Amino acid sequence: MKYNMKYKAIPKETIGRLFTYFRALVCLSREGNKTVSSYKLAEICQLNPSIIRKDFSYFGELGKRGVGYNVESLLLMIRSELKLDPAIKIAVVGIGNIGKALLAYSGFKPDGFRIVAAFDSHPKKIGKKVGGLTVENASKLEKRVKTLGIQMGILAVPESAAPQVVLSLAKGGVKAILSFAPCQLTTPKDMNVICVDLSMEMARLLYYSMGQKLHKARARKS
Amino acid sequence: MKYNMKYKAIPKETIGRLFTYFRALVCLSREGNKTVSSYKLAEICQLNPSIIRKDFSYFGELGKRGVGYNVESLLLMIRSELKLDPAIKIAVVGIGNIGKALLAYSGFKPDGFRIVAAFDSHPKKIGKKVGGLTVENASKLEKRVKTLGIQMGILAVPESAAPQVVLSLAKGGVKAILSFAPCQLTTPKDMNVICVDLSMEMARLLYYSMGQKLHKARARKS
DNA sequence: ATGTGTGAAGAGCTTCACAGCC
DNA sequence: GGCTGTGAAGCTCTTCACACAT
Repeated sequence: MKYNMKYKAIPKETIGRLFTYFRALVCLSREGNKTVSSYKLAEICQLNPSIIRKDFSYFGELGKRGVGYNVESLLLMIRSELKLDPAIKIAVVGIGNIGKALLAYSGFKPDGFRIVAAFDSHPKKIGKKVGGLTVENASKLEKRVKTLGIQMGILAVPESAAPQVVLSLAKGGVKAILSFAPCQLTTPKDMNVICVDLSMEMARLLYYSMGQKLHKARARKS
Repeated sequence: MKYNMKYKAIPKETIGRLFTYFRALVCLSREGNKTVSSYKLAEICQLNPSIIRKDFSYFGELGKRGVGYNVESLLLMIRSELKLDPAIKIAVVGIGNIGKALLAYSGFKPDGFRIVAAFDSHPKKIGKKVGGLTVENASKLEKRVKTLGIQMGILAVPESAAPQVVLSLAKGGVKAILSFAPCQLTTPKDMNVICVDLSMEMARLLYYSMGQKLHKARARKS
């Protein structure tokens, strides 16, 4: 056989950086840039230019020598690669502080992800408008999730309410959940749950923003 | 010389996992566990036991052979390593949805990080209690930051207000900022700023909770 | 028997350096 | 000259496997 196909896995670090590139490219596009070089992008993202070229090379020969990369093509590629497609329908359950923050953000930035429904069980919240969506009654969760064809749920409810919500979502056909409730949910099989401990995530960000030179090297007995 | 010291850098991946361990260990401690083996911890964190042992070994010989690791000692070690010390004083500026969510979380979980002051410029918000703190007038930011000895600021204000707040914080002696405002802040020298695009962070979490088997391998022309 | 600590092997990722194209 | 694409080298992190401690 003449054509010898090589299969090459995409490093997960590459996937991680795709998010960073996307953010930078959205800005570049807004500022009217048609093309960008790996050097320019490297400066913005604080990375080495060659890793950017290597990263993009996993997805084809996207650049033009002597010119650079087309900003819009890159955005298109990353959008499809990261499933930033607005076609993926997401519901938020629990319209407390976190729920509201997410809804507000989702409305502003259609680039990232799209929330199409909001639920809460508190009578005072039901019917109210938040971030362009009307809060629906959580008791109708299963039915609404089915009719709307929702694929993912974001849990921002108190711990006590979480198991019930997970069950309703599962019955409604949802296969992935991102939960802000303290972990250890009894997860139905074939349901993919990621638990986020907001305080840990904050601690993580804070740690990196402290710029700890202390952690570069450390003594150890021989 | 008899004692030959070896210096070994701590991988940044190790630091990243420390947050994961911490979260698991807090749970284990609450459930009354005195010790934990690398095997048990590996199961909880979905990791290989040997990497856990290697990770901990960077910080000394913390375990007992045949027994395991002492949960409290590990917590103590990680807490100091990650500067989860409540001594680090943090102020939140901007008491919108994100600000409120952070304050609420900080109050519930003193494990992670400690927010000691909240500021906003809106008259309706000033004086109100949120998550145990009274919202103060943002015009007094510089002075209050100085007197309280605040080391870090979390920006959760609209883009337009951000530059002014950064300036006030800098004048007050703050050296690190975590910003939720859209990036490109004119950062004063020796000020460490991390910009968080909430929608990107969400997209990242969503991506991983989708369980994308698609991304494991990919064809490329030879 | 149980479970740590760690050198050595292995896997994976990044950087270099340069051929090739605009 | 400017810039990409990519083998090869270099580096870092992970896994293995087993000596050693309780």
